[in-house]
Amino acid sequence: MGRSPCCEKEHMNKGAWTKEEDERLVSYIKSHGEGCWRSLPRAAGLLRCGKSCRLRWINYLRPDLKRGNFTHDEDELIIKLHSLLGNKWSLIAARLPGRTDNEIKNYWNTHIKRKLLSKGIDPSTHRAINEAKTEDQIVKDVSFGSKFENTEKSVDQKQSKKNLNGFGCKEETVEYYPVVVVEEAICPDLNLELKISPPCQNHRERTPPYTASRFYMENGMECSSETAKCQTEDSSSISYSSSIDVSSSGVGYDFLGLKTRVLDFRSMEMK
DNA sequence: AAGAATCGCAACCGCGTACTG
DNA sequence: GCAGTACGCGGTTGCGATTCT
Repeated sequence: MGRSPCCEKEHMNKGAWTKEEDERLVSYIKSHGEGCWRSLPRAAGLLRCGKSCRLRWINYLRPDLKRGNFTHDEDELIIKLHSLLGNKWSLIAARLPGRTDNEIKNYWNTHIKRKLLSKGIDPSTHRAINEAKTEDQIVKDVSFGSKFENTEKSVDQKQSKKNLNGFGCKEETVEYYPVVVVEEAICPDLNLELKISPPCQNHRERTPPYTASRFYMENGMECSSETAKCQTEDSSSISYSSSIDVSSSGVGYDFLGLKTRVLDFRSMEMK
């Protein structure tokens, strides 16, 4: 299927944004909100394509962006999330309040990759570089620092926990995909083997498309099928927000050093 | 001081996918 | 079910800033 260009390329500005363009975009979005990116440039009086406006807003102009250097905790978190998710920058960014996927991607490529390589870790596989690789080898011997191995938690670590518990994400309805179970995960060294299972019996009663996604993890605790399987509560009453189940039970898993047992992955792809 | 090399990041491009009629 | 459209994502590029020689 042919695809038309996202916008008329002629008579469009390209390259770096000027201050005036920024002001126009910010002012338009403040008064009208984010809407149809295709029609926004014309409405806002900008000679840019909608894509360009969207990118500029998301990556640079959004008021909730956290500028400045990444903290050590953010580094650790990015590395661990990358080990689980790969180059799913948007998913990783969703766990780092105030950071954009583009920012994290750039940071990964310019800093973290190098850092891991200097430690003898392959940044793409998170395995030791000289480690013999086999198809079915389970990753379990790459640690991302001793910090999380201590039973005494540092202030930073506590802060990190806090950040992830809340996720810093807005409440929102999310898509529900078949359950993804991480089995045999042993934190602080994460087992990166992901197992994908079809929706469990209880959930089969829901008609697709499902309306949430779940990612079960454990920390050396039994993550039995009982745990991982769909809970028996009425599906209509389940909150599929980012705060799901984090504090509702005394049984919490310490994923990434965080007291949580469930993460919802908004668009875990089943490729 | 100046040119070359490298770095860092904003922005672009193309593709996949959801949505709509 | 299909085609067209719009959006979002990840990979890549371009270029100014910084460091090195």
